[in-house]
Amino acid sequence: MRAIIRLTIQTQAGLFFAHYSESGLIELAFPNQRTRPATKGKILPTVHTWHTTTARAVKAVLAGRPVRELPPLDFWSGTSFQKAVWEELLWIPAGETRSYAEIARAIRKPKAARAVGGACGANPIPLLIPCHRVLAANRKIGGFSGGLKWKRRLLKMEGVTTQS
DNA sequence: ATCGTCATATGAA
DNA sequence: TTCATATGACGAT
Repeated sequence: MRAIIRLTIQTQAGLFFAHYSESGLIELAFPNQRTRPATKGKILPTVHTWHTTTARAVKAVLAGRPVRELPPLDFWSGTSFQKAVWEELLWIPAGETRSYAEIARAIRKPKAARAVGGACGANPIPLLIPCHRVLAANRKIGGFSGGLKWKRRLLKMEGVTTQS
């Protein structure tokens, strides 16, 4: 059984929860998702350092600004395919988008566009793994696990326009 | 422009 | 093995 540390990030958009294992950030939860209380008591110095970085990164994305630095990400829950997708998403800069098929091509599985959508849906760290920057090929919005309002909001913040 | 249909990869039950 | 998908391409209308 892994020990999970849960810490909060207060933003204008609400209270986010960040979950850490002993090797890095494993999950970032949007506000209003039903969630258990934050871990109380003493936090390891390394985790505290990671969390400072996470909080800064989350606030940068919410402000539509580029992220300078990410905490270590722990992809333990992902399959190798999902990890490949998530790592590819990290390369999409703010203000740019890719299609599901483009991501599929980038990881050398050109026919797996639909599966890329599945991997995005399983993304445990939205915002920092920018699955909101993945649109359908026709430039329509696609889906978003945290709710489409969030995807639209984030894209608008980054100056991206989509089809209605 | 919109809609139906099919091909296809991946993952969970 | 069966089922569901945050897709995409194509053709009919």
